[in-house]
Amino acid sequence: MAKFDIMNHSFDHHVLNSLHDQELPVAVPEEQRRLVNEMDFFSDKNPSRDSRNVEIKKESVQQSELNVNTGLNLLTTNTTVSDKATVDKGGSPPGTDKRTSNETELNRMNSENQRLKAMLNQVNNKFYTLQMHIVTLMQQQKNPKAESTEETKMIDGDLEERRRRNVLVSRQFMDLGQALISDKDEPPQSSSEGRNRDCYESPHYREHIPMAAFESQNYGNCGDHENPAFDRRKTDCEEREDSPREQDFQEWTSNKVPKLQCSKDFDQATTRKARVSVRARSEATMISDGCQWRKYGQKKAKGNPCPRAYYRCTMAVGCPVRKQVQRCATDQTTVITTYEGQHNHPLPPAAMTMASTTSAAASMLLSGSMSSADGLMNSNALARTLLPCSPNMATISASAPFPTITLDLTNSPNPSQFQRPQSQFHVPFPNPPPTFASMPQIFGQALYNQSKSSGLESSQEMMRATAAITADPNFTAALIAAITSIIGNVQPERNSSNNNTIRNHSESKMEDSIY
DNA sequence: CGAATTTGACCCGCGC
DNA sequence: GCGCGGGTCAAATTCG
Repeated sequence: MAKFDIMNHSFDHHVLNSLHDQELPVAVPEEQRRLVNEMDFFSDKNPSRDSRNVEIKKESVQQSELNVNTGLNLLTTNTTVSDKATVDKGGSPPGTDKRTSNETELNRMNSENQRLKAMLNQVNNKFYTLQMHIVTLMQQQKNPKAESTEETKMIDGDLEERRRRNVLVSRQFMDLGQALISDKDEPPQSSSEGRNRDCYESPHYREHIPMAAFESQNYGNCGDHENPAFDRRKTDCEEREDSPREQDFQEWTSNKVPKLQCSKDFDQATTRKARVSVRARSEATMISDGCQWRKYGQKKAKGNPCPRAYYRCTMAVGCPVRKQVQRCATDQTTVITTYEGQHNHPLPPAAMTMASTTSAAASMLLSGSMSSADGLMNSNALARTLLPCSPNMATISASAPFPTITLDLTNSPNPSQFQRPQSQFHVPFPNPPPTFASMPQIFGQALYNQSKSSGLESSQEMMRATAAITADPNFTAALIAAITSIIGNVQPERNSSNNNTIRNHSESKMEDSIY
């Protein structure tokens, strides 16, 4: 039952309580958990009484509840001082004997008090451990393949064993989409890809990479060998082992990357599956996102007079992140930047903001689109949940091989948006909940424009606020939870009368999501 | 002179 | 099978 709560992503006190049920010796009702958790022994309902009496009374109640609900047969009886005095009336002579008796009783109460305190401490310790367990599970959800070092330090022995069992169960849910894809296409790994994965498994990187990056990798690391480039590279590696190109590629992917422990399950190349496309108005050739990029190619794409530039991240050797920058064909003041992959290195704050958000978007997209046969439908709900930003718009093309989410950061509705192919997924968003309102407003120039137009004096403020939100490990988890819950309920919206349209998978190409 | 960019060539997937 | 288009490579060129 607790596990089902976890699997339903009800990461609230119900889950904690459920886990309480799991870990505590016996089930403890809600009221008592509150008692235990809050340790409300000193309620001020009877302020006139002296504190010692109140404490004893409370402990008596507590003891009674513990006896009833835990089945523990503690040494003390369910009596108070006054009760005991009533009992004493019968046989004890007045005077010193009675005082001695009371003192003995007080001593006994005190010792019992200590024992109860110890017990409560123990229960609270367990509660704390379970809380950490929950956090661990949530992190496992983000990165089920990689066990964090802190976690390993924190939990040992028996709890470790129980945790593994829980993780196994929760992974069944968390990896839903992943499993679907993995079952579908899991070609043999090339050696170079395996080496590339090393950097992700590095404890060092795990300590520094933004949470969202790993989280995204979890959802995107399943069998992404559909990328033609990677396919081609793999073929190259297999077919001409000694060619200069192969050597260069191996150098790029392995020699310069620190060799660390490798997990076969972890495919870094697969992180390039999802794409996050950002539309923003900018005079510059490309928007500033805090990362360092090196241009490695330029191509004129069909249907657009403006050439498309290809960049790869140069902040770390072997970083798989690439981006394409192209001006919109119909509105050349709009720059379309498409990100692909996850950084495998620490990022500066500005870049981390971008990376976290794109990672979150990518992971949402993948987890949403892959966890059901009707990925497009899910993505529709996903888009509404992920980017309910007004007046911005988000477009999702969840089609294979590159599901792409497009964040439209152009302030005013761009006429070109309405000239997209009719089959394009196009989701206009209502007014956002305040929590998510700032999320897409983080991208360089676009952010600046947004902050100006929305009256915000400092884009730095917004950047910081967004960073705070996106850097919060709970942020992505909350998004996943919300989206997952919606995905379960979403109904197909085919041929709806507004801008929501569906396109055939075979018709979908990357340019559709860009233009 | 090293790093970054440019640009033509090449490879591959996909549609016809 | 062929052609087209996207993506990448790498030699040549430019820049700091």
